[in-house]
Amino acid sequence: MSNQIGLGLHHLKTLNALRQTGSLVEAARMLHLTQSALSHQVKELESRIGMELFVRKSKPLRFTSAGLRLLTLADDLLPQIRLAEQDLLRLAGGESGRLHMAIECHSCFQWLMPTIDSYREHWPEVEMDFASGFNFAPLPALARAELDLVITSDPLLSPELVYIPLFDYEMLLAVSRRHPLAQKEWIAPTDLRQETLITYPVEHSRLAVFKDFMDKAGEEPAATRTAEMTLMMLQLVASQRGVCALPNWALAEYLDKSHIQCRPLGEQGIWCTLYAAIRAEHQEQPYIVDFLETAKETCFSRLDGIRPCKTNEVSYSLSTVL
Amino acid sequence: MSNQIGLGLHHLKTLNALRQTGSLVEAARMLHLTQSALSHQVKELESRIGMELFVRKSKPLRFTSAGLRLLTLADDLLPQIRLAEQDLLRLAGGESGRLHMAIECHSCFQWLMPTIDSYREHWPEVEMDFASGFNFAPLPALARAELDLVITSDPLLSPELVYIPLFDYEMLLAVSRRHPLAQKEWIAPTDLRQETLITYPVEHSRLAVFKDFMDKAGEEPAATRTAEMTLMMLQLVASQRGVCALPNWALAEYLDKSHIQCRPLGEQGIWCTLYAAIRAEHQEQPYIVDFLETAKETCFSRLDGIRPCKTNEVSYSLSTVL
DNA sequence: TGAGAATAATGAGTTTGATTCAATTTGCGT
DNA sequence: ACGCAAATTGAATCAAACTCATTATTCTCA
Repeated sequence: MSNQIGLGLHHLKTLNALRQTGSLVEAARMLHLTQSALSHQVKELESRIGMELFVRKSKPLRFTSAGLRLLTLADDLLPQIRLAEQDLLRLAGGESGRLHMAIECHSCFQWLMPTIDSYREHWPEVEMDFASGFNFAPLPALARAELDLVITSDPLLSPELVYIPLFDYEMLLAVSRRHPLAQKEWIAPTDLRQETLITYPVEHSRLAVFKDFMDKAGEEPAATRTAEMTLMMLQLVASQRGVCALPNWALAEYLDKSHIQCRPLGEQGIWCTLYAAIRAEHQEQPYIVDFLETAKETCFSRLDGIRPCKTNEVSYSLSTVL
Repeated sequence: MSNQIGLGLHHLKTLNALRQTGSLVEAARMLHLTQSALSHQVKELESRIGMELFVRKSKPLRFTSAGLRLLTLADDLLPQIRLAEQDLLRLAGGESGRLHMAIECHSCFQWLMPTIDSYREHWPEVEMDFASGFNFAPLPALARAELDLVITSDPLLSPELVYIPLFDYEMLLAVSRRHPLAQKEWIAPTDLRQETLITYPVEHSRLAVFKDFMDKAGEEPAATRTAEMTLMMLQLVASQRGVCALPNWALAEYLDKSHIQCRPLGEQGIWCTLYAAIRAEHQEQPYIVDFLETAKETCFSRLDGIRPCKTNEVSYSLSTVL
């Protein structure tokens, strides 16, 4: 008779995910559950409350007043719980540690900076450092324990490394607004035959445009040139010096301002996953785990166009079995 | 890997109960769980956090910093959840209703007033009223639906009534500090042979001092006289006009101030349960359920000496089976 | 408007975590 | 050292929450 409703934290998390994603399927993916689970869960909760939590029909998913009430509750509670858990982890498992990281793509600074900022508040003792640039291979360095974390979308499987997926994103081709390709709905590999493709200065085999798009069709762009920074690439694109493939979330903020448009690669689009690579021994380390958690939160709250990823973790043993 | 700790609301509730009661046994009783359950629960949580939550030895149960951190979390979250659930209940199941109540013992005003105050904030539409006094029988009136809630420690089983236990309390004998009985550790039935016993003006068979103490031993006090109010009784006791049996929680606030002392009745003491009687059909009514919830909260936070009760609910069918 | 794809609901079966029960250990007062 | 109450422990049980497989609904685009 007590606790009529029996609200649980998972309910709040579900509602929250539901709001962020706008659909059961996506929310389920974000929570690493099945869509069925959520359906049951919500239904059960609704029956206990005695009214619906959201209107099912209608695409961007509208919440009822009851749903909204629970969402405000979630907004109050979840962050507090997050903080408390962080405090506990710090209290328990050594406050300090080393977190030397490297990113493979400069765009990542966009979310890495805020991530680090909020992380540092909670782990002031963790010694942080980064390296970036295309002139050295970070993953081997990670395996050798010269680094502790590498952000990459191009996993290099190795027994001592584990890849934690952060989010899925789409590779888009950025073209000038006046460029003929801007007219097309989506880009075919042959469309790039006469284009100059601007890329980061790394081997083509590690770039999704090549690996998953051009190479598959046996096509090549007319020319390639490299640039180290996203902004510079976009300047070149805007000046009609070429086209380039970039993550949708990195592009998002430039789309209105600049004279740039973007188009999917292929009819389905090319979707990639961004991973955080860490050494397997670090998998349970509170200060590492919390960094990853913070990173995901930051990304999902600041980046447009990204999606929660299906898989939960990629390690050597796991994926070599597949 | 996500959500390292997996904190749940039941953890917070447990910690909270542990603080209030000071022991696993009592906390378990308060939560209507076994003590074993709590032991497992706490142990599991501690193992996930990686440190102890409280020091086991040491009687008034000391919390570690981790434990304290979680308690502050509990203090933040639990009330918010409570509020949200109230809001939902109101949203869902009609905001209004009738709540006419009666108390059998004037002392209950002590906790009933604050209960009503905080209740009214959340259920402004509920129409409240009370009756009190010894000149009419409230339980039959409740069965006849003239009342909706009766506070009593003396259940009168009837098929349409249900008794929700609020808390357990001890009946104590109040005596003047200069009274000879003040010297005794505890009071025996024979001790009252030459005393004047002051009681509320109801049948003796409904008073625990008689039913569970004197009658059992076949004893009688030298005389009895009645008074309607606790305060008046205590004045009489202080003036050596007699002794009286009152609930420990009702006595608590007068002990220091006045020249009154109190002693257990019998070696084990006499423990009673205070119930809220409602009509069975009202068992699920949100506005009733919430009133009971509010009452319990108020009692446990304001009354000294009371204990959570073992049983969860007493109804006609249930107890006639026993 | 009707076929196909995506999303949601449903039912049965399974898993997992929380709880109980029974037995044992620990701590404390005499 | 003994005895009692409280706490721990392990095995067994139970129920909530989840998955899988299927069906129903809704959306969208020809």
